[in-house]
Amino acid sequence: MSTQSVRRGGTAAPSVREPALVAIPSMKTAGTGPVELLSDAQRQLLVRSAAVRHFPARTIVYRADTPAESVFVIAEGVVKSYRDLANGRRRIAAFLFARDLFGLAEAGHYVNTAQTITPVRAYEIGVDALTELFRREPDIQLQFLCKIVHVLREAQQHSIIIGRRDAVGRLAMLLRVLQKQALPRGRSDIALPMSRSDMANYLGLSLEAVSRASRRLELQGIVEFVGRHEVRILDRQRFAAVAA
Amino acid sequence: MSTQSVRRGGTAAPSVREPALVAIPSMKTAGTGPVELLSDAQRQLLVRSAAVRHFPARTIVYRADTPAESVFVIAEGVVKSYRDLANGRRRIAAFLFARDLFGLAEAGHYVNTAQTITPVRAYEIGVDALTELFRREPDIQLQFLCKIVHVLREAQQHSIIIGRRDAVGRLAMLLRVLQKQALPRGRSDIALPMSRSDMANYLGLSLEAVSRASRRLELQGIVEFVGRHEVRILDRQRFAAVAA
DNA sequence: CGGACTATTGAGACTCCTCAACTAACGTGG
DNA sequence: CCACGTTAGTTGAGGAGTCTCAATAGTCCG
Repeated sequence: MSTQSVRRGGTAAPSVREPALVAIPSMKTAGTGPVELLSDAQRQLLVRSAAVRHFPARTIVYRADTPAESVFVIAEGVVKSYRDLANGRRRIAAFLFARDLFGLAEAGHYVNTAQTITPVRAYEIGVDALTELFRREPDIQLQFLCKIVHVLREAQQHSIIIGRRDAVGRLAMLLRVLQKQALPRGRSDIALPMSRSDMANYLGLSLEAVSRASRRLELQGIVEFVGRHEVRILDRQRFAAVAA
Repeated sequence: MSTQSVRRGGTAAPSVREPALVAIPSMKTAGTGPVELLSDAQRQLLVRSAAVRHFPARTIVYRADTPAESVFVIAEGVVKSYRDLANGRRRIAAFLFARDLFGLAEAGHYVNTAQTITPVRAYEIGVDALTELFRREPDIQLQFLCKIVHVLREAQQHSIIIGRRDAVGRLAMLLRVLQKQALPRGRSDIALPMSRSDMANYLGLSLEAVSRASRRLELQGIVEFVGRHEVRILDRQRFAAVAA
């Protein structure tokens, strides 16, 4: 994975394993976990309409309310999708990881602002090219539809998180969401690529409340913070209890 | 399950104007309001795969975690989509109105419970038939994709509502959402088909908090409640201010 | 090593939740 | 038509929790 220049796919695709899309499919009944949606052939078709892009950390990919020309599929890295409210608060709608999709528009404009948290490698696909591809390849479109349904479920889960009253419970639920992304590190160690402030904006809490909730989880021996960007779960039992 | 009259479409379609789907499309730039997504020809194709169903008020259409066999498009009436949490609370994910879509599944099972609030007339479409139709008619699939993206935006908006701290502001935002459905009654009168308890479960508030917030809005002369199921906005200026 | 940013900790104010009692509305059956 | 019971909604008082403001400590980067 050492291709760094921005080049058109098609002639020398970096890998047939990208771009990848992951979700829990609507229809299937075999297995309940997330699976890869696209076939090799579908990925190859997508690569032909896509460009590989590299973004440094903290780069704004696009701003809310600007004309939407592309959608993005993350190959590597972490992105936050947020919106600044009238009262000065910032609401993070979602954290996005590898094999996630972002950049869906409304009335031709982006609704959220997308900003990288880590360095990001992503596939950019023009909306016109994608729409055309959807018409030619209904199966690809169906996989995108499944992905978006899955994103919708995550958004509903997010509103359940925000609806909770206790900060500790909310934080635990966020950690559980991040845990699913942290498979490479093992089941007990969870990577926290984002800042405490980002976590607060996602959870609908103040920065201080996140800090205090972290401390409480640690004092109770449920988790252990290793630096600012990693957590280890010590007591799975009680962790599941507070996250329930 | 209370089954009412179930008749096949196709032979005697009630109208070519149904089933209808409304959303703010992703791609278009002309106009920012919601529009009808389907063409007459597309509706006719859908009707062939659909059955018209009638549900009395308070009927459970399907329960969460049961096998998902159909999706529904509302022709008339109001539905709530909710989920009961472990702590005994109930979280309403969305209120659904005419030309809305519901019944999208995950891993072959419904994620929420759907229950009618008023009597409902809806088109039921089997998932297999719909998937097959999507393959044959990519344009229909594209319209469904647009609709689901729009639903996703509404879910994000919902989490913004729940994230607010003040009950009055949350209630005002719900009223604004319902206002968009209340066009037949005019711009100042808003229909409230659901109970206060439903509103509380949607807003993440207690029933009492909704009651008090209603009272406050009324005492301040911003709105006027006409019976239990109707509101009239008296001061648009201040109403917009609290909902902002 | 210095500086700016991020994060932690503490004290008081504010808001909503819980519990409880009361009132109103609705539907049923006599 | 009315009485009744059930459900839905209102109002009040006290407690739990987070937010705000403020100051301190820690971290990252040049």
